[in-house]
Amino acid sequence: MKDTVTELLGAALAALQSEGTLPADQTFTPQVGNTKDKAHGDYACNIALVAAKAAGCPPRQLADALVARLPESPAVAKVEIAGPGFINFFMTAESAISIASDVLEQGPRFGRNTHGQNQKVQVEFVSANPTGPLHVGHGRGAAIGDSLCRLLEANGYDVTREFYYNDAGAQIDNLAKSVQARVKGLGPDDASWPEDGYRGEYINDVAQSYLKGETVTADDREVTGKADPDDIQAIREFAVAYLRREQDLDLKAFGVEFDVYFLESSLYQDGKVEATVKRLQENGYTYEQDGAMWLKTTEFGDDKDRVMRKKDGGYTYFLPDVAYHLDKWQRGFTTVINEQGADHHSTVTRVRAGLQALKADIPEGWPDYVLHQMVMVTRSGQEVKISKRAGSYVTVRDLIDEVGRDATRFFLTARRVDSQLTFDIDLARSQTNENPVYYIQYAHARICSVIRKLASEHGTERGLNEVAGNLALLTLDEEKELANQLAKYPELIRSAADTREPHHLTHYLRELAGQFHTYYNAHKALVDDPALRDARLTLYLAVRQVIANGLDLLGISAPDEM
RNA sequence: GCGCUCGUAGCUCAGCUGGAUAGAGCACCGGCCUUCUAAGCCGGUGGUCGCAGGUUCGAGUCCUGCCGGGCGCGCCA
Repeated sequence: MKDTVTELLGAALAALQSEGTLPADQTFTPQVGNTKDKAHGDYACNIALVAAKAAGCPPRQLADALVARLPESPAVAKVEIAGPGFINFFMTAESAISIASDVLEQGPRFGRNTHGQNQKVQVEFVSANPTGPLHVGHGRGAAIGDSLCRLLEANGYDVTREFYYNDAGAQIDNLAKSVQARVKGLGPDDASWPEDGYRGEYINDVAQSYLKGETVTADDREVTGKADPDDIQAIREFAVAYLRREQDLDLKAFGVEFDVYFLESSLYQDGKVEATVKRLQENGYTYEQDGAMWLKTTEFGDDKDRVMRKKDGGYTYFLPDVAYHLDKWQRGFTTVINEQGADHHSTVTRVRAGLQALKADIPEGWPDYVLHQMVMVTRSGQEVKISKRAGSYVTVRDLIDEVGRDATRFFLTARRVDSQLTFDIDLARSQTNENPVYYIQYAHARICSVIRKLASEHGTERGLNEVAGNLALLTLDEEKELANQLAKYPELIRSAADTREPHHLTHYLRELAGQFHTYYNAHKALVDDPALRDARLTLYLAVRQVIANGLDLLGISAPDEM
């Protein structure tokens, strides 16, 4: 519908250009927007304000000229010029409502497009180290990252979900020592407990499982507990596998699955770390100082140079990071999005600098980053910090157990990524109109209920994607507004993916559900006139389909009854 | 101190990349269930968009400087 308006305006602009009113050597692309106010029609365009200077006449005069040259269209009921020179389009109810049958014909595909042309995109997210259960911050990353992937898929991209984890660094040594201490019967408050050891109760679970000789499977690897308290290598491998399995169970319960698990250790095994060092040296961006090897990241916008090889000969995390990203590039991902917590934002400049120093024809500013801000959890107005499971933080599992997967995912996606998020457990748990998740799901369930009622009391079976009735009878304001809202969905899918802002989806669905509830309460669908009844149900079913499609992109269920 | 980021109604937040009179939800006040699910609907109260400048036809949105919150500033990840 909006495209129709854009085409009409394009034709009018071309006419003015050939007449000489507008310069022919410039291109004018009309921006057609949705109106906030019904008095301004259904769609509005500001092209007359933008192009007034080029035309050398006042905006309203240009608007007049444009309107006079708009081709006739059966979809347009009225065109008005308003304010400083806006052109407002009033569409016919009949043309607006036709979106309902489009929705039902396309079903689950409605809103999807092929814009991505099957281009490969990799999204790396969560990437928690296997040193403990996933916390709320990881949950936010999982919810945002996965919805982003679903959005990109809906736009025709070939998406790879990737999880990178550090199984090689100092933190893993620390994990192994902590588990070993537990294996030997020590607790966090004992004098010989490792310094900075992990104190959570889950460490003891790992230790007990190791002692019992249990077998855990993670990332296609099977590790059996050796029960030997002195074999630190065996403990390390077991602990990593155990915690990876726990994380995977949590992610699965959260509706998130990955295509690739990438191990930091594999970069060493495959010689990619050494190859990266060599390449950086050959390119002349390294130097020795204070017994360490540094990379001149300042040549690429960093505020100081960074150590890449420590005095003790080991590499800092930064170097395998660069090697890892080179590998991503070599795998053919021209678009890579890294979803991380904003507390890691200092790595952005560093990794990009390291990649530039490789001289591998990687574009500046590659890869993309989506950084989410911190999450605070509250209950009864008080901040919650302690979890039985992990000790010092609230876990994803705690939230799923307590508030459920749907509400957790919704709340963690509903805010802009760059604003801090307060997760209110009481609100997320509440089964009232305060809770937007249930509000949206309820709209879906209500529609399903009416369809069931149609069958049980009117004896008419209605397929969920069946277009029926006379849509021309749908002339109410509520019906036209619902249709307009449905028509916005495809462009929302496009823009939310382009800007990497999945939160728009939650707001859209809240609004759609609200409009539906209003309509539902004001006008019955199951009226005596079958032509009107079936037409209204066509609109109902279109709303149901879009809610289902939208919730699916958020990884949230669309229940038939509640 | 430096860097990134946020600041919009009492609370939690949107604001379509610069457009028309700044919007929702919750909370608060008042209405609606012999009628398709009241997990719902209708009406009302509520604002110096942190402050001060600047850019232009037009700024919550862009630029600069302050103020306040968060994060970062390791040979940790």
